[in-house]
Amino acid sequence: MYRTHTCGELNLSYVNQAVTLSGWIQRSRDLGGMTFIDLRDRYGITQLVFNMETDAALCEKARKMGREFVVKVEGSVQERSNKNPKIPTGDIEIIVKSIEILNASETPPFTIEEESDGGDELRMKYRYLDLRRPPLKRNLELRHRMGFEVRNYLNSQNFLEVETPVLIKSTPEGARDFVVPSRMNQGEFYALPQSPQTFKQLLMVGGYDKYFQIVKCFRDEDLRADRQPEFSQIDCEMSFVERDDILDTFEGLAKHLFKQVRGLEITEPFIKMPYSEAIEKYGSDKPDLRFGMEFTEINELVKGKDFIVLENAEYVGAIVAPGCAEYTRKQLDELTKFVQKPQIGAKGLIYVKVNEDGTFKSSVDKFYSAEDLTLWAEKTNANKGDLILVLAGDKSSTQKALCELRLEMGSRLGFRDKNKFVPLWVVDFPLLEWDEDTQRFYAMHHPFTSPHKEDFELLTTAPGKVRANAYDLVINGVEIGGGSIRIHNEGIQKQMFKVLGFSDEEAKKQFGFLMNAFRFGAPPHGGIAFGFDRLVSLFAGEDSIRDVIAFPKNNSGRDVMIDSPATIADEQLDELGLIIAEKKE
RNA sequence: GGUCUGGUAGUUCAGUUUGGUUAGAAUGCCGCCCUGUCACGGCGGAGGUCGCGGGUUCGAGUCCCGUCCAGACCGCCA
Repeated sequence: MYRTHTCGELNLSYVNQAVTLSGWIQRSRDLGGMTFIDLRDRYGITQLVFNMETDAALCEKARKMGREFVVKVEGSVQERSNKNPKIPTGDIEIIVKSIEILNASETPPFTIEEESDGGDELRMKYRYLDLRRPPLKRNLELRHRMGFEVRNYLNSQNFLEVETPVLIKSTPEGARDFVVPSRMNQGEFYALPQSPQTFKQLLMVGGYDKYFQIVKCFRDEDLRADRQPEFSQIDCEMSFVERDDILDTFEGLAKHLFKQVRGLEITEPFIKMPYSEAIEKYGSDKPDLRFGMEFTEINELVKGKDFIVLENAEYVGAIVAPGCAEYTRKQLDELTKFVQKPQIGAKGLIYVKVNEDGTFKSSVDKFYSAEDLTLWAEKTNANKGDLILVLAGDKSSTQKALCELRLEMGSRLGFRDKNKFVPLWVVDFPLLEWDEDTQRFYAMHHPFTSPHKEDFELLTTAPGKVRANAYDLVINGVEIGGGSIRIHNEGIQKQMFKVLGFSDEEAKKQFGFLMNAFRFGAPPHGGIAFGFDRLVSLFAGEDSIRDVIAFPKNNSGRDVMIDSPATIADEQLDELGLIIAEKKE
């Protein structure tokens, strides 16, 4: 028998019991006359003690064992004379009678402790060692518990978990597909699903009115801290529902998770904010509402004063940084540099300090009098001691830049507390986006999203103005989930494809199976999908979803541990009928 | 596809701005000492293709060009 107990459970109530433990050697402390070893497993750490006086040979044997050796020990539990209050097993230790090496270990390339000395790349290469560390263990345990509670809640609401295929068909819209060549059908390819979208709609046609699945999805796009090529979604769909039925159901899921996993009781309903309002107030469709600092448009206050920059600007927007009037020249220069970064792209930053004595100090004193600036302060609700920050330019890019500046100030002022959660629904997204390059509309969500009922007419006359019956769940500025009421009417779906520039033939080829299904009594339906990795990383307080995935890929989509992707043998290529083109010089 | 940051002992970093003797620190590793440690402590030791290639120079970790790798972001992500 390898063990009678784990390394995390023994305490004073076990004193004098004979126990067998197995685990990894975390560290040993050789004091000359005696030796202590910390033995670690998934459950905790237990101290082993060896004494030269009692058994010199055994003590010498224990000293030869290095970090990460896997050992089995037999011994008895005794109360410590010096207790360690930092660990749950700190009151006891094991007087070891025998120790057996189950497997030796090379010296690990980094320390396997709460705070490792290893860098990201190294820890990725030896991910199995990194997984032994408490932070990753906690994250994977959290992920498990969240998946469990998702299933718990949805099961209680009568949802049925149904698996959908992974080898499916490529579609031209949206993200790039990962593609799998078919051996039996040479020259043809499967695609891995970007989401089970069409299948869950077919399940609705199949009569399974409440479906969910925690499912891997795949997108062949460039990676980010919050984007992996394969990721997990909580994918859901319901029949005979309107928008608010879905929002209520999944607001319930979110609240259930907050309560069960974080112990947070959220009683008030989530804010519902139209897309247009989110853009006007925060310059983003996923605003972080942990703090205010809403935008104020001050176009009409700045004109007619011969300040060309503002005179010619389509949009002049301001935010108020509370208590920042004391900012130094250096700090303001930093902020200016920040907004001028190419990724943000503002030309410059205008500031107005609202001093405690009621005077103003601004970067535009030449053009605006104290009376002018008083109006600015009134309009933006700036108080004494505050700092007004103003960006100007064309509307949409200025809003974007102001959004970045707002988030930066929020961080600097400590408003973005990882233990505070402010969820909201962003609703009424535009149905379509115009693309200048290809001169056509694209579905903002996907081509099966239903337009707002009252905007049906506009679909033929002004497609760009049509609002979608679509919604996102945003928590702390992170897009956690999104969904829509779907089109269940063949006519409207055809109209939609037409607006998107699909010919009848193309639509039939790509989505004929769905259109066919809709002819046989498709119920009204809609759904939502949550980014499970993002949700877990949000709950874990991690910045990257890599930290909540057991075996993630790096920035270039590589798994540096197994070294994938990799070339395949010529025989495999032959079987698949594939020839690799010579690389262009 | 683009922008930025980084690459120096096993590991994490300093040194690069201003080129110049033997490239440092911490930690890990090895050896010796130590009977109540728990980040044990003390003494000693080993350990370097300064990512790679080219260039400038009497001389390059340091300057220039190219390239590879990693990370963050923009584009992209219905």
